Amino acid sequence: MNAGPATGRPSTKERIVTAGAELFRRQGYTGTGLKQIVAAADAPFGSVYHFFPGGKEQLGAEVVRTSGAAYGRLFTAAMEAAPDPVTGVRDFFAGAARTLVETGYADACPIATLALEVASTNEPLRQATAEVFTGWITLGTAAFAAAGIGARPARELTIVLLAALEGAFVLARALRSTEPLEAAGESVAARASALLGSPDAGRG
Amino acid sequence: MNAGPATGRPSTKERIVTAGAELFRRQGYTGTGLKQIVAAADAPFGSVYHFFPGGKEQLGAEVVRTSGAAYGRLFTAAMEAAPDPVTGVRDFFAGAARTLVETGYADACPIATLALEVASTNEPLRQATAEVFTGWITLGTAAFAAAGIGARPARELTIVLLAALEGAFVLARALRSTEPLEAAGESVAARASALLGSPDAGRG
DNA sequence: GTCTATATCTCGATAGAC
DNA sequence: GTCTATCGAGATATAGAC
Repeated sequence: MNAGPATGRPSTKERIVTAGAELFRRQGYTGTGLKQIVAAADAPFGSVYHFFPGGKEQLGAEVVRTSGAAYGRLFTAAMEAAPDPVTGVRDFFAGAARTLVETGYADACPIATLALEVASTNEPLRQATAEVFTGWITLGTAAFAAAGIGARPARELTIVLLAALEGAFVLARALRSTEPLEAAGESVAARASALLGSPDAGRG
Repeated sequence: MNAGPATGRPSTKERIVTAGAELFRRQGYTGTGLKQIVAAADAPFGSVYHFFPGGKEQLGAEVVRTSGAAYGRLFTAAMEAAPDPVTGVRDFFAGAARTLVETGYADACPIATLALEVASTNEPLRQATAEVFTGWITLGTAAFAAAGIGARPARELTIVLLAALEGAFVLARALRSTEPLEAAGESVAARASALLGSPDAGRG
């Protein structure tokens, strides 16, 4: 029932979700054990099944939803802080690159590794990742539409943005280089600029 | 020593690598057991350690290299079969979408799931994936350069292509939709077309 | 509710018969 | 070189004391 106080140590459940999110993101779902999660969360093993009777799968679903929503807010914040959508896109990719370098190329997309692992093996978790991606598409489409791009090209631009970002993360983590993020970010910014600069294309 | 005859049943080693490639691609590296691999390959368990003394990690590295090279040849073949690079890009994305649907959204990139899993957890395998991606970048850069695009924009276009493809795979498998591949493919084709259509941009 | 101990299973890896 | 049996470790999950 306790949603956690505004200050002080987070609740046991919150610590488990946070630790799970970090470990799933870096090591994947099957590559992370529940024992490792409770150790990182400084929580007793039984707490996992107390808060998540559905076990690892239920914890995974909650982690996907929680970190997916947080990452969506990060995108929205970047777009709202920027003077225009093109700058917003550039800032978002630049911020992602900065985080990647600062974490030793560990922290990229919070759910991508898990998403690929479960896509063909765990239907409930696959659905959780699909809901997060769908939410991001809705979010981005709304942001670009608010900037004057038509609904259909705004959706297509968002999907291209997400694909370029996710793929750049794959390449960047493997190559240990930010070059893919820079190239992908420029590519998406250019496309956004074209859609904003030519209202006819933006309506197409 | 036996490299395998031109016809007949593939060698035990070949069957293990093939089965490993399919399972790692669909379920990931940590999510696939050696016992599952030898069962799929119809091989005895001990054969894994006979052919791969380094165990699972050595098998993983060989799978990454083998399937990475095969996928590179697939890209080259698509580009060579097409009348121009823009058509080649469209055909390649369309073929990827077709394969994805035919396999129930299982077979996308042969190494992406493993690449994300090992990027922060297994340095030898991370290097193997990096070598494959580097090889693909070299391959694509050469193909676009041969079509008349300058070396630097050809490299950037290749990286954008790979990022868009990999990210579209992530979204497509999670959403069970080919929309991301279509949007990403069109986006990359448009960029390739722009670089080919304006030699000045192509030289920049 | 919190936490410990344990049951059951599967993992990667090895030893050794044939 | 092929194949089986088994090892110890670690996985998820559960039972039950406190």
